[in-house]
Amino acid sequence: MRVYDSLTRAEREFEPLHADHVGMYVCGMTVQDKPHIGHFVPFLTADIVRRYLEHKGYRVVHVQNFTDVDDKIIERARQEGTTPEAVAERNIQKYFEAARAMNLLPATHYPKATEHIPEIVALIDRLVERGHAYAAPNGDVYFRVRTFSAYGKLSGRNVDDLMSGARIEVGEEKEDPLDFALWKAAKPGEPQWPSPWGPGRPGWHIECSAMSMKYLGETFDMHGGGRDLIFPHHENELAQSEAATAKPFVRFWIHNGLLYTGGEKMSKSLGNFFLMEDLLQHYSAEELRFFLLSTHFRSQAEYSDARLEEARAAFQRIREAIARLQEARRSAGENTALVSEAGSDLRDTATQLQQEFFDALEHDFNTAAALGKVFEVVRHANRFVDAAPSGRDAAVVDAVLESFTEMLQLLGFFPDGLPAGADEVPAEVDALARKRQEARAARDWEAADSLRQEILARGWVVDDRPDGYRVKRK
RNA sequence: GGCGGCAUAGCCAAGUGGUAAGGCAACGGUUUGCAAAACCGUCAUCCCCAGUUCGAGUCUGGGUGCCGCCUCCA
Repeated sequence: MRVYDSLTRAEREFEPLHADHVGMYVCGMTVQDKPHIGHFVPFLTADIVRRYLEHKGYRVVHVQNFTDVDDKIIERARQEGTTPEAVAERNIQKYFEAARAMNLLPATHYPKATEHIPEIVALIDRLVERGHAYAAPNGDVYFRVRTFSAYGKLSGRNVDDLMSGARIEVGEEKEDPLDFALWKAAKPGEPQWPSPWGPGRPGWHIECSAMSMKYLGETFDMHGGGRDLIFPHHENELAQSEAATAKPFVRFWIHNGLLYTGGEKMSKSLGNFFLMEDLLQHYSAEELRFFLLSTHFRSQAEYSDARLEEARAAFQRIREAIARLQEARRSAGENTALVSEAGSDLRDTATQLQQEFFDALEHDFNTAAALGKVFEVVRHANRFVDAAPSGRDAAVVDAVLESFTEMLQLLGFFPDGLPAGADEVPAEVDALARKRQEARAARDWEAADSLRQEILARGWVVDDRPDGYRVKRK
């Protein structure tokens, strides 16, 4: 299994640190607001990594945090006249609603910053003891960047270049402009916790170090998040972690490309984001998942309605192929022994393509390539169904359906199994369809067409077929 | 200015030095009372220049054009 690591800027063979499990930490949301689709790129990436690792037999300890105290949450609470806790809790619930809808596997742990203050304080204390951090007179504690000689190795910067952009905010008492806050002294009316340096709250970066090390150990396998977190967040996280432990922090840094829209990065500050709860009104979780997986996670993808419509059309092709196979299966009966030449060809091709599907995921979780293989199976299956519509090759059809199930479920589609071929048609609609069929038999096209309109008005579509008709959901 | 990324058909997009996956659209066909849907088929030599190599979309150097990070951001 080959995995690209942002730190070394190369891919290499993945071997877990521990024989019995893989440790994976994903930077979660700062819960100042509801989740948008951009947030779900790293979460979905982690979901795929998780599923693939489990498919390979690994146990994954999957940690995804919530940053539930920071300037923006405090500000939001102030505007709304509520508490930061209430803002955070509300948005955490929104996250879980969207995550469930999207069929994301639940993480092993969802640590919150506010519930890990002792661990955070202990880690800061360790840094102070080692001389990597210092308390300023105002009660802030800063990381002394120049004591960590490897600073900049993740984002590819050197401290001297950074100097030009670095600045000291009003009220900060840093020794060096590059230093960053580990602990922020309490301000009136803000959430605060006691510490050896006085009351205050954690800085942004330190929580991820404290919490990841708590649940995964001082060195762990994979750390994920958006590319935009590389600097300063992950650079700082790495620095303070390795400064504290003198051990390598993360073995594989997995950064996803950002989602764009209208040619611009989708972001909170630009206000051009699409909320998950809104998108889920218009598109199915499957369609959204398909859209996100049809681009490699490290590339930047462009979100637009047109892209989503394409995803819908493409995914529909897969659903249709499955439905056709299911129909073929029903007509094939129980004669599983008979296998035609076309059937055995299909079976061989499907087996081969499924192997190529796994190979694609084996190579840096290439879901886009993997989906390409699914479509190749679709085409071969369709050809087969076209060529042999009579009841034959039940065993082959079963095998291909099983193959679709394995591939699609590994990508997180159809958690409850493949969709049943035929929808439950309401008696009323069924009666209309029957009447229409009678009208057609009587060559009364006008009546047939108006009945079709009535059925359509009830949300169903009739397809005429050589052997009759089929009613399906619009 | 510093650091990094990207450039593949009308659009999206994969590509691990060995002769360009897949999807959408379009077009042709099958099917149909008409239609829709569906299915099948057709559809590129990879931004430019030079180099390395038996062989380059893939590697190297030089251009050009986009984009990101350097401030909160998934």
